Amino acid sequence: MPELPEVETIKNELAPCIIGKRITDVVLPDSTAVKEPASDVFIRKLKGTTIETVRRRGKYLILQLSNHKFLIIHLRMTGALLFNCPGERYVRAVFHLNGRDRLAFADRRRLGVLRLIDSVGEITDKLGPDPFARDFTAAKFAERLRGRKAPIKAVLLDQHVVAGVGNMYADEILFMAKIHPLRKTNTLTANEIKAIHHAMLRVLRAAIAGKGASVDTYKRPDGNQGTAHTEFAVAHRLGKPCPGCGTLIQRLPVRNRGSYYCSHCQKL
DNA sequence: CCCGGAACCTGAAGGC
DNA sequence: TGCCTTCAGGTTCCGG
Repeated sequence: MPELPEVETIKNELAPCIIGKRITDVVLPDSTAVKEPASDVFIRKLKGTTIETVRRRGKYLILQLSNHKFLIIHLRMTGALLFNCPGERYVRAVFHLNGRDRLAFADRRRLGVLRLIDSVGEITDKLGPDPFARDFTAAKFAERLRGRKAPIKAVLLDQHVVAGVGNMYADEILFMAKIHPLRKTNTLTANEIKAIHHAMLRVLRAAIAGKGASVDTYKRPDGNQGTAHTEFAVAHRLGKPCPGCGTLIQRLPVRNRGSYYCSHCQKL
């Protein structure tokens, strides 16, 4: 499931393949992948434009085009962007570049979204800060948590608070910070918030170094998997020993999301 | 505004 | 073997 480290990896590996290239054709085997504008307009406005920059904000991928529009891609659960990978499955959209290269948007569960918009603010204004933003300090993080009564796990998943953390990295972050996922956010001490902030940056950085976690359908643009999941302490490790103390990892639902944790290292 | 729950989606996995 | 149910989780919507 693409979260910040996966989208960052896709951005890094895709950029050298597509920047400066012209979109010579767009094919939509599943036009419902396009949220806006209408799919025929989407195709018409994309054709002939050149991709100028590729950026990431939270879990969104942002392609800036020569016609001053932005192609926004959200991969949601099972989306992947495959560059010149023969034999892809579940393809919902194909972008032909320079009449030679093929960028395919594959998405088994069909929850991903493509949109073509005039201003990135339409997407980014609603998001909380990116964890790697220069001014995203522990103090700023604490400010954004203030007044929240929900479990910290649920708040970490709220993209209005911080943009980019998803279910599996939230579990890893809380394990590293030794905080129980159901802990009420407004009972966290300043030091505990600092620990979560610090863990967030460490966990996400390590996952980017591992080129993302292939726990489900995540693939890099060349079709290869990432390795970040091999470093997981708790996420998707139900019944396996905690790397810190050996206690068997448990799982409990938080807002209907599976949450993996160590009941010894993360006390409520 | 904040919170929690349901809905969207479909292949995989497990039960019988 | 095969049908059926449940699960996965990022985002959005809705009711309280």
